[in-house]
Amino acid sequence: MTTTGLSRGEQKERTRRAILDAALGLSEEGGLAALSLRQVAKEIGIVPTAFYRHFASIDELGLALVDESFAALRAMLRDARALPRDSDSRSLVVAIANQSVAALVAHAQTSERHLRFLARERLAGPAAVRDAVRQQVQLVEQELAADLAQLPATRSWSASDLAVLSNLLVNSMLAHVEELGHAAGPADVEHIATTARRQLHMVLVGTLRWDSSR
Amino acid sequence: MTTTGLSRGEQKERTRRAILDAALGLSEEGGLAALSLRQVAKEIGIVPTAFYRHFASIDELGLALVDESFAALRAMLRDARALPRDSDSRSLVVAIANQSVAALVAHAQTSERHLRFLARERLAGPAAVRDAVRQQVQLVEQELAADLAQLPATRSWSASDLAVLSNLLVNSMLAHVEELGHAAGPADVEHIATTARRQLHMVLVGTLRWDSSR
DNA sequence: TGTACATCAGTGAACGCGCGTTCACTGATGTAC
DNA sequence: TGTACATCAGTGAACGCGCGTTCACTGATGTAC
Repeated sequence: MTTTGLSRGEQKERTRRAILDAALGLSEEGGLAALSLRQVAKEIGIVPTAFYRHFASIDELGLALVDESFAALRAMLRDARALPRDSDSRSLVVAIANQSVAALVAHAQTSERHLRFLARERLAGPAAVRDAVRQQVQLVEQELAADLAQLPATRSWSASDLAVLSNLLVNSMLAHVEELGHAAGPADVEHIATTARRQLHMVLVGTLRWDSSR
Repeated sequence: MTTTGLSRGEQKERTRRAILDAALGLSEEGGLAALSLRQVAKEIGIVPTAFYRHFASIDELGLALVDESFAALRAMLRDARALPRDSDSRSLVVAIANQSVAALVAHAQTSERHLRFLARERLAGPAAVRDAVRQQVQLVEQELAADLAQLPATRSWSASDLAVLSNLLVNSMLAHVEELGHAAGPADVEHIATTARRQLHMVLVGTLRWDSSR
């Protein structure tokens, strides 16, 4: 144990963060299910047994990452919702699409690994983590559906159609985050953002003309 | 080695199939990256070393599964494309959506594990497998874009907008396959199919009104 | 302020286990004559 | 058809390695007086 200027609590928190960050990075190659406690320990320079001072198991670490990741996702959605009321865009829908993609790109820079964690572990995670992600994604979809219900264009929509559109948007959003994660440089990011924007324009302009009563 | 009525070649092929099937099933829990050669061998009742008579490594097995899975995906798309020309549906777009979802449900029954394998390993697979899946998905998207370009409604669309819509459709399709994989029973399958159909109606009816020139 | 004691994050040895991979082998299937 | 030999899918022992987990420990930080 080395001497630092930090209090015991501060040092413990610092190690906990290092574990979470290392797990987030290392799980990008093969997923959380293929991650070992010893890899994490080696990465951050602690002895494997020290891991147990912070988490009871890899699964518990995974659930902590699920919590953090959904905080990031919700922060992104909060920004996406924050429409400039004095928007000079040609229509409300276009303004929504632009604002949403702006939030996506901004949060992809700070929370990219967390958001990709969700997309990945939803499909490939250990059962406990996978189920937690699925449950939380469902909640996020419900929240988004409630947002969509506020739009004038969805006045006559059924609840199930709102859910269907919300599901489409959440899935697409996570897919775009994944693409941003493989971006080669700033120019590539801009290209992906442009594509995402155009796709969202397309879907929203199209679907918001949708008549839920058929 | 037991005596069977099979020729050497037939028996070898049978073991190879058993390895592929076992890998497909076992990789559902945690992904291919968390799968071990010994698990596969134990599952099908051969000794671990016998694996090497069929594949040089787990990665090579993974690439074989990628090939099989894309054959399944392409077969599904072929059926989705096979529109009944004398359709009595209210519009061409609705007929397309219905036919596509019918193909999805039909192939989800026979190829469910292969299709879910693609969705999962595209995000969480070992690097070699992940890259192979991504490359093939891109090709499938291009093929679908070429299909979409045949529709009267896309006559004025740009190539990039066709690609954007194609990307949306492929992502959504894989998401629906994933949901079908967790269906509880026949009633649940029907519910998911209904949702998928409605979503596809929504998107196609909406976007095919889209004016690519803005 | 100084001292004596408690706390507890991180250490290091040790364990049994499953891993991928090597190697020489066995014996049923296949083939040449 | 029968015999002698070749092929090769599957066997089983062995290896060194990384795994999760246990346990008693160390020594800096924190606290009571």
